[in-house]
Amino acid sequence: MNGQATAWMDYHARSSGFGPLSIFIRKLLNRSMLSANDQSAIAALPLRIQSFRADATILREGDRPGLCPILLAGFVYRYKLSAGGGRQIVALKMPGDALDLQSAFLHTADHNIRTVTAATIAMVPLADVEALVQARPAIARAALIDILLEGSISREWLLNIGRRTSEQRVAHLLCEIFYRADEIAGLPIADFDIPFTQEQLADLLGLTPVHINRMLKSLERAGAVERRGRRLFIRDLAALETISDFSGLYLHRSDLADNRY
Amino acid sequence: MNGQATAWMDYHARSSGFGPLSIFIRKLLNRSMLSANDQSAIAALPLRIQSFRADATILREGDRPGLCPILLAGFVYRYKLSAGGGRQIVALKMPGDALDLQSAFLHTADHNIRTVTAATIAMVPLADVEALVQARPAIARAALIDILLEGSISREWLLNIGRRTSEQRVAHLLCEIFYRADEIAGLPIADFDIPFTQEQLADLLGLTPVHINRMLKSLERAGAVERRGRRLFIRDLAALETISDFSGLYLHRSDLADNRY
DNA sequence: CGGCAACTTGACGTTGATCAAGCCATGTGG
DNA sequence: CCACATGGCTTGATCAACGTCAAGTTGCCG
Repeated sequence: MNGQATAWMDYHARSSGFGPLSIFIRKLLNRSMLSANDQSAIAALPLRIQSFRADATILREGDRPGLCPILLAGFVYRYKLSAGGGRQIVALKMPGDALDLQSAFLHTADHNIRTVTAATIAMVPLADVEALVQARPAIARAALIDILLEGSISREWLLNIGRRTSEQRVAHLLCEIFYRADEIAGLPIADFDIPFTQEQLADLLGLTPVHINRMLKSLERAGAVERRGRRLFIRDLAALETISDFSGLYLHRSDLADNRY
Repeated sequence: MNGQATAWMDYHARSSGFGPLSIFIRKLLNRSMLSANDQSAIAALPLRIQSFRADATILREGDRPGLCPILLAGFVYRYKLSAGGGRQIVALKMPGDALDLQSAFLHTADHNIRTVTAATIAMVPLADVEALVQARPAIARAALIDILLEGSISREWLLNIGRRTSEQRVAHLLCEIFYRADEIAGLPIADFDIPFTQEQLADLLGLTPVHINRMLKSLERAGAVERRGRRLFIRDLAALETISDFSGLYLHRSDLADNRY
């Protein structure tokens, strides 16, 4: 397990101002306008901070949760299992993401959520979240944008898994991870350490660990990535983008501007 | 092209009561409570009815649409292209579905939308949709549930494409298509004609047309499916479910009850 | 009846899975 | 600080699943 939190992952935990949920608020502000009052209202949500170890289960398929977990630090993923025991990771969540905005509306969880690394999570009662979004349309809008963005990423993953070669898939995923992490942490790319084991990369991409290993080797030969010890770094982002046919459109980064104007 | 509309697809066009958007309202009612006033408000939306031929483009990646299309009859899909020209269908939409609830919030379309069959679509100005959901929280909630459900289906597709064998994939897709169509049409399964060419099935599943052909033959040998002429019918749904490890949980059909109670 | 698109089938090639063995990094307890 | 245990990484050999190419055939509509 690669579960130790590397430096960049805690980057944002430092810069606060609205208490533990600061990072969540900042993430929403990336794509939505929120008034000072809206921000305070979020910060005032009742919550319980909970720590998880690496490889811990947060939500199980079939659960009917009463709490809305918000990820403050660490990495977490959604996954599903097939009958044969195959595991597919269907979404990746980073610090600042709400992990289950869905259960207020679709009551039964349709997937599992698990930690990659050690993680800190704020648990907010669903009822309070519901009251908040009812009282404050701007927050409801921001949450919806978050949901829509996750949908867009799912679609890109379908293209990635369905139609790209394994080397392209790996390269594409690395690009996405970098750009998404960059949005919250803005760390120099040379220090950016991809926090996944090869087995997890395999589950993210619908491949086998063995094959991931070979593709990483191939990407390293191409000078696109570098492996030091057990760690994986991006060495040439442009090369990764070329290899994988990456276009950042699906991350809707331009909507930052749009929603603020 | 298999683009002719078969009998069952127009099934619901008949039973109206709220004008052209009746089918949309009925679909929302499947998983949400809407008052008589809410329903009338939807029915009163200004709209332009537009007809499309099979294989027509409705929305292109990069567009910034000002209209919200609602599918009244026919089939439509979302798709993305990879650099190599590979096409991946990332979602399938059936009569009664809103095709683009997203553009009010993420302004640039991140995928294309195209008709499978001839289709009838109601075009509603985005501004009117926005005003409606702002004025009527119950409608906003119903739309959100629709968006979340599409997300759940995407996740199941990721599992399907990433971790199941090609025969399972085909069987799984056929199950999903049947259950979703059943929700709007409720036609006897023996008459239920799957409205896709083998090439389209291939794009839906990240496979090649040739391989789809072989898998259909295999499913036919197993008695799960029947082909008459160029048409495809489900003969043994239970067999398809067994083969594909299908569980309907992700379609959240139980939330019908939950949201009405 | 002619033309076209969709379907079918076979031969062959490639990608990525599977199986298996060994290696290396990291953390732990003596 | 070293010995060892453990989990993750690496590598090779083999194989099955699926893709590719190509040449028909069939159903369908004008």
